[in-house]
Amino acid sequence: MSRRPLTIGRLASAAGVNLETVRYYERIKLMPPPARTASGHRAYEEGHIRRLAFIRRARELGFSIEQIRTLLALAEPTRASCAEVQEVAQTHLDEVRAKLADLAKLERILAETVARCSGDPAPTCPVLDILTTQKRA
Amino acid sequence: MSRRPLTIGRLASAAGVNLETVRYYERIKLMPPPARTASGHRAYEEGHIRRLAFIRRARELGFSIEQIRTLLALAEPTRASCAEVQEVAQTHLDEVRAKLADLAKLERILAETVARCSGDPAPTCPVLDILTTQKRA
DNA sequence: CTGCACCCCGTAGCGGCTACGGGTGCAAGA
DNA sequence: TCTTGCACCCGTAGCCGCTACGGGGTGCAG
Repeated sequence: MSRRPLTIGRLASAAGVNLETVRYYERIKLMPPPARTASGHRAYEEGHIRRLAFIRRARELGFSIEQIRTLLALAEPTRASCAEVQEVAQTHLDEVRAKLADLAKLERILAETVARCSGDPAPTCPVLDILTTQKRA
Repeated sequence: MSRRPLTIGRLASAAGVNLETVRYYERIKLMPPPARTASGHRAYEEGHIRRLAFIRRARELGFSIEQIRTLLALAEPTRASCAEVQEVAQTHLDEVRAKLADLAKLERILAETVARCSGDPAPTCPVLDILTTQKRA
């Protein structure tokens, strides 16, 4: 099948993940320990690529490591319960929406403040004003 | 003037900051080391409250510690250059907008995916599908 | 004078990596 | 055949911005 052994480096680039991150995932037991060659090098299988790629995509979507653990467990048996997966995803979505709202508020305040800047070397500065004055939010 | 000594605890609650955080700010030299009583307790002045409150508001607006160092330096002389302050704030605003865009994209993907969930204990799950399938973003 | 809140300090932990340093293995070119 | 140079091995420390912990000492009110 495979001409060349699936080393950690090849696994990492196949899944689009940093090599050190793969070793980190093994340490925290998110990736299972692979077989070893006689000289101690890690020897992976195809399945590891799929698992690592799953993890990477979940991270890109902002799921936490612990959430990914749950998702991986739920994905494992073929008869996974969509409802449980949905719950994890919904929880994460709620968190994302909360952060989004916070960040949008921030953006508005910053944008308004910066927009008031004259650019002059003036003694009064809207940015410093907002930081110096009692908050009103 | 002040009836009671301005201890770290009173400073912290006056500025709305955790007490441990104040000691942390002192360690990283964001707050200057205050005078000490004979028994070694920290004795602050009014100015410390203003500085700490400035820091807290800047943190609430998402400025990094290093950015705050810069802002504090620029705020110090009365003849601060608004242009330099504006630059720091604009940089931060750009970062906030980038994160906002990322998060909004995330929200959309998650929301669409979760919306497709039937809630049934079905074998196929849109959330797992998106994690298992090659990404398309 | 006792009890308790407050303060002192140093250190370790959080999440999710990333980097470093010092050593071995392995494949391919000269 | 030798050697070059990359890939791999491992443990540990660092990043950010705190927060928590543990084992003490201090100050004030009842």
